[in-house]
Amino acid sequence: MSLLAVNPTPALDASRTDAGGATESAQVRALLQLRELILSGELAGGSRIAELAIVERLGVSRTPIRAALMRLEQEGLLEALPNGGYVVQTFSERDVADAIELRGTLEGLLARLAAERGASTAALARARACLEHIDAVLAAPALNDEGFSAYVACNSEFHTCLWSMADSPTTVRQLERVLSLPFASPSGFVVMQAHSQRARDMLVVAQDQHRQVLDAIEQREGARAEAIMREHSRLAQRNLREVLAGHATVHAPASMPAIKLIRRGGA
Amino acid sequence: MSLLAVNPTPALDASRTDAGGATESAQVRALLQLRELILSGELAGGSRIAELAIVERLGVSRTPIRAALMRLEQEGLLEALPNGGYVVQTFSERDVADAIELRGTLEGLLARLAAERGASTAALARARACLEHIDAVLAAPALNDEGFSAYVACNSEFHTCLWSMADSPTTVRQLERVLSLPFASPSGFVVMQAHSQRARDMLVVAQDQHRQVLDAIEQREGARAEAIMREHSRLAQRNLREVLAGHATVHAPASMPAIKLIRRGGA
DNA sequence: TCCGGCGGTTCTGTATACATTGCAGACCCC
DNA sequence: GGGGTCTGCAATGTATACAGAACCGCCGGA
Repeated sequence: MSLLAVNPTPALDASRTDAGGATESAQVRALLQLRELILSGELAGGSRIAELAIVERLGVSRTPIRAALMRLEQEGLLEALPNGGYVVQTFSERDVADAIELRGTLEGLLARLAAERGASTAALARARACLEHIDAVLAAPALNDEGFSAYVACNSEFHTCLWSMADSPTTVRQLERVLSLPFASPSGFVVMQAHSQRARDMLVVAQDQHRQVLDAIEQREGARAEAIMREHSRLAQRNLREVLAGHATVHAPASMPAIKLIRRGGA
Repeated sequence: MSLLAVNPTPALDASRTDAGGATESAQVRALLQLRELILSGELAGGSRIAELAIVERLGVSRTPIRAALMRLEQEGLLEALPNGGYVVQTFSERDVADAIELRGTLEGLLARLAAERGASTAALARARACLEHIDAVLAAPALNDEGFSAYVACNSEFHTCLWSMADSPTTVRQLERVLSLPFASPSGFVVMQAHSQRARDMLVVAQDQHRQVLDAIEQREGARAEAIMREHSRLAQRNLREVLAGHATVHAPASMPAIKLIRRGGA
């Protein structure tokens, strides 16, 4: 595979009734399956969704499906029609760009708050451990697929660490809302030609930003931390543009979670 | 009355089935009534909410109530318990402060985008009209209650105008999510001793910020526009602190929408 | 006195039947 | 022939019955 896009645990948010592993409630199953159907493009963007159609497709009754549809609407994947029913949302290139910008802004806010309020040494230590893991992964001159997965996992954990440093659950909550859009995730647009040197270089740049933002937080340099996190998100912007403009159509269609929801050339 | 707090149309979001005026669907009625119950403090912060209790209280069946509860959870007023049921969310002073900070950050982002992308002349004209209305209201040396309401309405409209300028529905959507917390609204913490000179002075400051941010947007000065909007939100911060620290407990308990949900002294 | 098992109660989760509303197509009148 | 209305259908909104799970309290035993 020449292109990779990973969005680990896309805001799983089982939240209730589940908490176990295997005994998913019908509602959670419906949610996961529906999201999968949408993200895979099986339910095309713009198409109308009726409850009964989903009922016979998933084999559960309307009640859990209604709940799942409501959640997907709040996630932004569906849009409620004025007189009942939903349509699968589509996203313009700008929408996706805005979502990423939003992510950068909120992560910037969190980084600044962390710097201003001071992060706990425990959180700092955890974050530093993530960085070292990433360093180890990047030690190789080029990355194979498993190295890639490792990067994505560590990257995700680092960002989570960062979020916790500000001790601002309100902000984190909103950020998670933004991330429920499948594009905006910090690891969502790690799309690249996996074995290329250029791919690794981009990760090296990202890792440097990781290091600098952590340093800024430790030094209580709020403005710097904020600026770095904003810029950090623009890596994803660049990747997005590359994917949409370049050879992406050829290589990425299946692996990219929701690329089919992006309407090319649309407003 | 010596203190005023207005939160006009608290994210009404009838969204579906309604659209009329009188023929509210049961779901919408349940949503509005529940929100009212929570915001008025009749359902105390921290107390558990069972569906059946609400059923017999509102006189509609469980289905629309379940929907309403889900929406209130997504709004952040309720928190879902791991094994069913909800509790009324309480907010620490910091939570509220963070919500306002978040509002400022997002409005700052929108203002910057508006400046960078360029706002339509129509939107600019509408915003300017709002400012002139506010000027007219502020012409009086002190405000009576109706002048106050007029200010709140115009202020709200101005902010809405501003949001539309960035042409970024994604961002606006997230902002509206933040505003569903009853504190963060641009007009939410217009709390003051209505007839005092000091009250009017604060509005004068706010109005100056309005004017400057519009100017910045028009001049395509993104950074300036963003900074002003952030600072603008800190007016609300100051009001909040005053309300919580000062004589507010004596004067404001009824009129302030959800002040009872703020746990004083709590972390 | 403390612990553990056990039953009852009460809640949520699910399914389904019923009501109602919006829409489409056809028919009739002008 | 065009427009309006009326009727039938389909899909959502609502109510409720049923099942399963969690919690509480009780009782017996150690």
